[in-house]
Amino acid sequence: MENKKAFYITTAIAYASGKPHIGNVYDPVAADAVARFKRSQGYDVFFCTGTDEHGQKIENKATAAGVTPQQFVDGVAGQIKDIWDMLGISYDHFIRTTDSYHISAVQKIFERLLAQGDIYKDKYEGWYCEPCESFFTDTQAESGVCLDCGRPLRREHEEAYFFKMSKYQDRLMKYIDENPDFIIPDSRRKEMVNNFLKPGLQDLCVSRSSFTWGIPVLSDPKHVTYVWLDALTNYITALGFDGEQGGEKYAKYWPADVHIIGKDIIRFHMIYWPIFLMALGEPLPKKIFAHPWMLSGMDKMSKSRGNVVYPDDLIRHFGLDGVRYYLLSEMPFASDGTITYENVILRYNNDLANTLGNLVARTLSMTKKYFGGVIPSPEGTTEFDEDLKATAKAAYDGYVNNMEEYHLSDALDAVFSLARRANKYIDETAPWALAKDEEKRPVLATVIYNLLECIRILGVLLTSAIPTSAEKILASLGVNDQTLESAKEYGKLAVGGEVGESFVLFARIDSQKKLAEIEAENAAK
RNA sequence: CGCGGAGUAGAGCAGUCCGGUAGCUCGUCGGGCUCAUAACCCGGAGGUCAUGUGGUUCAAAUCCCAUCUCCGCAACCA
Repeated sequence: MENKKAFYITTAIAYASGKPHIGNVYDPVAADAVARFKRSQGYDVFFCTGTDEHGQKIENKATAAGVTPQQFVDGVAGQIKDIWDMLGISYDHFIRTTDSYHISAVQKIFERLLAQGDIYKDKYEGWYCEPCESFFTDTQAESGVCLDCGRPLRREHEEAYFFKMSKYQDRLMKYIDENPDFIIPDSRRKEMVNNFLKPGLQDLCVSRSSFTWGIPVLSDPKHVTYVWLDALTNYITALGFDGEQGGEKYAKYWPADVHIIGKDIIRFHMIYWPIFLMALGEPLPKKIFAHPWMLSGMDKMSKSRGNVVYPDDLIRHFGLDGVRYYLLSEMPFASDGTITYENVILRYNNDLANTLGNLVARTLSMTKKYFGGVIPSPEGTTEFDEDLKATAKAAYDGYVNNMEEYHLSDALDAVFSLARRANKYIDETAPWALAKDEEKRPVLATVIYNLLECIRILGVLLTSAIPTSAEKILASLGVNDQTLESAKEYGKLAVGGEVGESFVLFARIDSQKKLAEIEAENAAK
């Protein structure tokens, strides 16, 4: 048997402090599309996602809710997992930083780094809010008051462990120079290099003693491991790295092919994470894709602005694939995307209902009407065939090339260009006119065959973005092969097979009615 | 002068690396078709490609320079 090439892809783990909004969900959806794409290419994909469950904020929220931190994160992690499932995220492993294997691995890692002198004890100084028990940095504390409660801050310090970042700085610089594609988009790399690496790295605080909800430091239990050493290591502990070594899975999948993250946590992935790995003597990830944010209207989504859009609400209104399609098609590669209900409806109606769904419906309907639902043998030709085939080829190439570069919306657009071309082909060839002339029957057969074949290719190319609908399309054609390879070659659809009845893939949405419905719902909240 | 990115039709974007008819989607106006989900197809209008009567060139959205505007980053909230 062939030995399939491994592909390890991760999302950032979601902070389990509350229910994720639509902006938080681009990360897993984008990663899922890539994971499905790589699977369709025949890779042995391991797709990991999960939750980050420690820290002061969670401890405070749990206290406020009158539950233990563990109870609190159990609830939120469940919620996050439910939403991931609702979105069809095809993860292979869901890691929680409260999982016991993760905890013990992090503890071992901490001790190792301490023993080899990369971690040392010092004082952490910052602006402290007594009631909230929280530290703030100079930039955060500019106003002089606590960001949570608004009370005045005072200068405070506590004992803490630090990681010697400077020790690895040159090695990291060299790695980044030698691997310019390590982080995409490129502008992000420059930001990090110029703002952090060139001026010289400061050491990173890796423990805290002002709160307790974290992974205890074995040799000094009044300290808990502080965020990044805990959170980032999930990428290897999820594969079974126990702090000393990994098992079979680790050997197979590490280093990661890509970490999909939001642009807000680039620094941690491009600087701290590689340095931790260097200190552990483990290989560095191959690529980091830092995607932009999905904004609500023109603003960042936040509860105080009252513009938060939740994925489960969206799914209820627009379906799973409607939401996935919107996120993937509307987010540019390097600049922020926006989401409004109006735009979701526009994209849904224009692309999914009118262009794609209607194409499928009219093609199946004609197959039924003119050929009794049997895939006809293409025995004639029209002057439009070659252009249609060329478009199918271009759609395939455009899809694959853009997906490889993580240009997800461009990849989708390339696919839809085939759907648009196929709709045009119907008008050009006017099958209803051909059907009136018995002599034209071979030509009619060709037209219908070509349309069905285009739909098949569309079905295959859409499995990564809108898997449920893609499957419906392929099922209606009686096609099982979803490999990318099967869409590369035109004409693979077998003649003589039976196709299903015409159906509505995406029902058109009445914009006015839907918006009113949503407004009423939000008012009732 | 902190660093980086961006400014292209009413909106959202591609094209810029490798100079040579300004392109896509949506919207809008007009027409066509009837297989189809009031869907689909065609055509029109709409852009001095931020500014500079800048530079290089036979030729600049594309390369160089200056200016203006917007956005991101500038160290431990994830």
